[in-house]
Parts: sequence; C-alpha cells; structure tokens
Amino acid sequence: MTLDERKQKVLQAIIKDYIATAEPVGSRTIAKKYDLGVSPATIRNEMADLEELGYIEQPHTSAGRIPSDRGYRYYVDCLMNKKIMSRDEEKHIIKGYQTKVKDVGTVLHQTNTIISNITNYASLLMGPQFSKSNLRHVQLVPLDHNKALVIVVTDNGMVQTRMIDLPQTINEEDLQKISQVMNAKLQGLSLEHIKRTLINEIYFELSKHKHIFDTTMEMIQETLSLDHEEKVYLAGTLNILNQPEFRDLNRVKTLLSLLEQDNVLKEILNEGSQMEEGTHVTIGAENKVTGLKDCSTITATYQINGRTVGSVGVIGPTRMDYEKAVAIVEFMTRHLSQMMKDFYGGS
Amino acid sequence: MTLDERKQKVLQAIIKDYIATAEPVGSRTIAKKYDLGVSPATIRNEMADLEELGYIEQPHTSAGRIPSDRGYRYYVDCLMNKKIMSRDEEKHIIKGYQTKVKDVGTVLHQTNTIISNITNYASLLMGPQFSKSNLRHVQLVPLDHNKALVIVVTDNGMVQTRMIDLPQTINEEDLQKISQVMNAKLQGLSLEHIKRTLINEIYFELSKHKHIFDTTMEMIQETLSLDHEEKVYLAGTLNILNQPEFRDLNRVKTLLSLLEQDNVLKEILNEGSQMEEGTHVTIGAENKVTGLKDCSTITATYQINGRTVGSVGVIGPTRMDYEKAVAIVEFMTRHLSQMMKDFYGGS
DNA sequence: ATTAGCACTCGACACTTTAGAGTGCTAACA
DNA sequence: TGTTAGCACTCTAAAGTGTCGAGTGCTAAT
Repeated sequence: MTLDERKQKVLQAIIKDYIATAEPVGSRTIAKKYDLGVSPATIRNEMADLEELGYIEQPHTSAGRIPSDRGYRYYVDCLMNKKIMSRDEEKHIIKGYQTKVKDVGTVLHQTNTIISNITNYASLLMGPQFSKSNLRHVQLVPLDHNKALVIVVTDNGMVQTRMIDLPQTINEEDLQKISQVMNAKLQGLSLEHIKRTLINEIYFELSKHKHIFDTTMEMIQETLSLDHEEKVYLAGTLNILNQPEFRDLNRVKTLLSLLEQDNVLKEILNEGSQMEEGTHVTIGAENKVTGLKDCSTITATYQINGRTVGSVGVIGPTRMDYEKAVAIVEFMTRHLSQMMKDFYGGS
Repeated sequence: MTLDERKQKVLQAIIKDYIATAEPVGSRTIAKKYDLGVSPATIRNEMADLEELGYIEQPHTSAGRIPSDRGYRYYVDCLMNKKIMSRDEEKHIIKGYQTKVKDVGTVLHQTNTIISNITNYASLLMGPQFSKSNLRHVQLVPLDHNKALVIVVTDNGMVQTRMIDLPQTINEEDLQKISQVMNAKLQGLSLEHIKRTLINEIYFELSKHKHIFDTTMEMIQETLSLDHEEKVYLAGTLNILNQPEFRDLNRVKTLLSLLEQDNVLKEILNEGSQMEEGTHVTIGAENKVTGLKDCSTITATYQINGRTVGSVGVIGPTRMDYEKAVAIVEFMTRHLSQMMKDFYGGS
C-alpha cells in the first residue's frame, strides 16, 4: 500500500503536529505550519482520502484529524527519518551515569533510569537470565557445623548465594570434595542444563559417599534450579502522568497496575523482540496485552560479546515521539552492550 | 485538653462517619445514624464548639464538618478503642503467605504486600540493616588467577558478595590466610565497627606481607563499607488511587513521586518510630515530609530475637481507618518478628 | 439546657447559550 | 482535470444561568 507523495506529506504533517501538540489537527493548521504549497481546501480533500484509507480518523465532526494505528505504522515504516544522535547529545546522556559504577545491577538500573528520563516515557529493562548463563564457579562455604553457603558464580558475573543446612555427618573436607567435583564436572555448562542433569552428572563420582551427600546434593540441586528469574527494571512510570492522554484517572490506574506486574513487563519485552537483534516498534492495538491497546512500545536487545542477553523497552502513548524514542533506545542498547563488554573484559 | 463526654461522642461520630463516607458530615446525619439521644440542633451547638476548639472544620459554609488533624489526633489518642483481631482474621491473613518461603527477602516482600492488600493503603517495610548486623563469616573465594569473590555473611543471615581484582603476586594460600585472619579478628563485630577499623585491626597481623596485601585489603575494606543500605520494600501504592481524596491527578503525581524516592521512604519510617518499639501514628501536618501533609502514617518496628532490626509503615490519607490500620500493623509486626525468629532458629 | 423553626449561604448540577474550529460541498477558475 | 474560495453546517468546549438541597447559625419557646 503506497501513497502518492502529497498524501505522504500530509500524513507526515498530521502525525508530526499531533505528536507535538496532542490536539486533533485541521487542514488549516497544516496549510499554515507546513509548507505544502496548496490551500487548506486541497488538503481537506487529501485528508478525506486518507481517512477513507484508514490512516487517520476524526474524533468528532467538528474536530481535526488524528492518526490511527495504521497511520502511525505507515509513519514508522516509511515516513520517519531515523535520527542519529550528535556527539554532544551522546556525551550529555553518558554524563547521566554516576561515575562510580559498582556492579552490573547498578549499571542496568541506571541505564533504565536514564532512558526513562530522556525519553520522558516509562522504561523497562530486562537483565541477563541467570539460567541461560554458564557456570563459572560453585563453592560450598562452611559457616558452622550445620550450616553452609552455596555460592554460584556465572560467566557473566552474576552471583547467587543460598544458605543450606548440613547433615551432622558431613565434614569440611567432604564439602571441599563436593565443590571440587562439581567444578570439575560442571564448569562451563549452562545452568539450565545443569538444572536438569546435576544428579546424573556427579552421581558416579560421589556414589561411594552417596548416603552422606544425598541430602546435601539435593539442597544444592535446588539452589541451582531456583527460579532466579531474570530481573526486570522499571523506571519513569510517572512520566505517563505528563501525557495528556492520561488525564483520566482510570486509565492511569489500569496502566500503572499493569506495569506493577512483572510478568506483563516480560511479555511486553518479549513480544516485540524475541531476543533477536534490532529495534521493534509495536503500535497501539498491535499490542497483545489488553490495556495497552492505546500505548506503543519500542523494544531492542543488548548483547554481551555478541550474545543477546537482555532487552530494553520504552512504553508511551500511541502518540509517541517515535523518531526520538527509537534513536534513544538504539543508542542506549548500543552503549549498554559496550559497557557490559567493558565490564566482563573479553572473557 | 479534655472534652466533656457528649463532645467526645459527637467528635467520634463525625470522625467515624467521615472515615466511612469521605463526605463532610452534618448535624442531621449524626442525629440520625448515631444514637446520641439529642436533636440535630444540640449537636450543631456542640459542633460549633468543637470547631472553635479546632477539632473539626468546615470546608465551606453550607457543608458539614470534617475532622482536622487535631481532631484525628484526639481520636487516635483518646477515643479509638484498639481492636484486636480474631483468630479467624489472623488465620485468614496468614493464609496470604505463599507457603514455600525461600529467603528473608521473600518473607519481607510478602509481608509488605499483604499489609498493603488488607489495609488498602500503601505499605512500606524496611529490611534489616546490613551495617548494623554483626559479622558471622567472611571469605575470599578465588575464581581464577586474577579474580576473587568476597563473601560477607552476617549473623542475621544476610549475604553480600562482590567480585574483586587480585594483584598478580597473590596466591591462593594468601587468600586463605587473609580469610582466616579476618574471621579470627572480626567475627562477631558489627559491620559498622568493622568499616571504621578494618585496616587497623589486622594491619599488624598481616604487616609482614603488607606490600602484597595492600590493594587487596583495600578492596575488601571497600566491600565491607559499601553502602549496602537497608532495602525498603514498597507495595500497594496504587491503593491510594481508590481514595476519593486522590481524585486529583496532581496530588497523585506528587505523592507517587515521593514514594518513588527511597530516602523519603526511609525518612517516613524513621520519623515515627526511631527504632523504638511500639506503634506510632503520624497525622497530616505532623508529617515532616512536605507533600505528605495530608497523609497519615502508621509505623512500627519488628524484632529478631528481641533486637529491633527493621520497621513497617502504612501510608494513607489523613482520613484513614486508624483502628483497622493500627490493628493490622501491630499484628503483622508481631507475626513478622515471629517468622524471623523461626528463620534464624535461636542462634 | 434543649429544641423547633426559620432565614440564609453556598456548592452541585442541569440546562442554555455562544464562540470558534473544522468540515464537506459546490461552483468558479487555470 | 486538479485546485481553490466561499459558505452552510456540525459539533464541542466554555461560559453563563437557574434551581435544588444540604447544612448552618440564630432566635425564641419550652
């Protein structure tokens, strides 16, 4: 479906103006503000056509037109010229990071906050998945005669700990032994894989002491398989209160309630970019989550050393500044990937 | 300042009715609904007195009266009869906990959510402070030749980890040695104390190897002193959207913005109960946080084996159901203390 | 001291009016 | 044939108007 050049220009003008003003835009406004070289009357005709084609719609008879989902889609796909950020802008954004960055969690958190700040929309960010990482090191640290700490370190720097009870019969050497065997057997394997096979993998090695280790092994197994679900960061939810389309309390409530639910956030992030690279824009009713039918989302993924490990998203009203938001999301994911790389060196 | 019995009854009636209906209450209503045995006219006179004394106020001439902060204060201090929960209610609340409780964090989180659900206000909960706990165990776990993990375990079961870079010159035995010395010297001391004195405490012990350990020790020092600030849980913020006093978007925005700031939450929790036991009610303008002048907070602390380690709070409009909220907060802190005790056994 | 009665105040709400923005259609024009 | 000016028409938002009713304070009677 392609539009002749003037229709495109009119559509573009409508969308740009509506994004900027949030007011239905009339033929007169376009003729005045956007130099198309034709009179309002002509534009009116074009608009009637565009409406018939479904790209724009009229809230009521005596109002101007507003873009429909379809209109936005056309805009995003064909009309929008991708902005690239100037060095200055990039510098300014990067300055938003607090210099002393301590750990991955902080980096992700800050990145997310920055995105929400500069876009002025709500922003979400999904951290690396524990279970998809590979085991780097596992160790049992005895605390006293009946308690020990299981420590699991992944190759991308995540650490999980858990306290376990020990049977009376086990001693420090045994723990040392278990740690050794597990590291020897399991290092480098994905946690997802380990989850399924832990017992089998080391059953043999430890079988002679099986009666002692049994419960301990079970505990460790459990620790490894605990749903250390990927964490989802959320920031800037209140930005939506600045949007005129959310002047209605009920809408606000619906949306904020949705954003409180982790599984919804994950759905949003997964919907667009199924962990494939590239930026994905979901507009209005394209959204699968009910209650988000008048919102748009922009999602993209970030990588650690080329491997996609998480994703980033922005949620705003359908009347979103797509140009700006896309540019920001793309820059930030690029930058985040870079930071992650720096973090983990090259290993 | 004491009121005669009838004034008390009138004030009580006004407050109860206003809490229930959120409408200014008139003399007629009181005469009808609350059986004081006198006519509206008499009540009007009493109300005029109460207004002069500052316990109630009139939004505008032709409206009923609403309680002032002072009125609520009097109610909370003198008029309110403390509810105690029935066994049934308690059982019902406890059922809200998901049975499989894995760790302290989850317990706190769930507790907080439950509080917000049953009060229908926003609820906050401050976890145990890392820096006020005592060191139980510290250990360096070598990951590879130039990275190690510092693990700090406190007596109340909190674990913090951090990855550090190692100088080339250090070997596994050295790490072992450091761990040993640190445990010997520091176990049982408060982290706050350790923060200030780590270097001094073990300087001597390790001084012969000082040149090797220097940077490592610095890293460890830093890990221990890292602001592992107490975590603040927040739940049910959207409950305030149900309150008729928050039908105004700006108010909602102001309040929600406040609640997004961790330091504000901490201030709220610390303001009332300076870690002393007992329930504390802060009403309206008594609140130090600007922007919370039309809210009330109820705070209380919880204990682990008798030692106060954290606090719980509820935030709602001044027109809060104090009776119910206080009862819930008191029960929940008691219950939480119990759970914490179970968690850490008796040690 | 209490109460009934009454005049008065004021916000809530429904209704009307008005202004203005924007449209679609038609007829004239290049 | 595409473009344009002109015009009647539609519809909303905002401002103005009138009425209703809740609630009060005061006064005089009990």
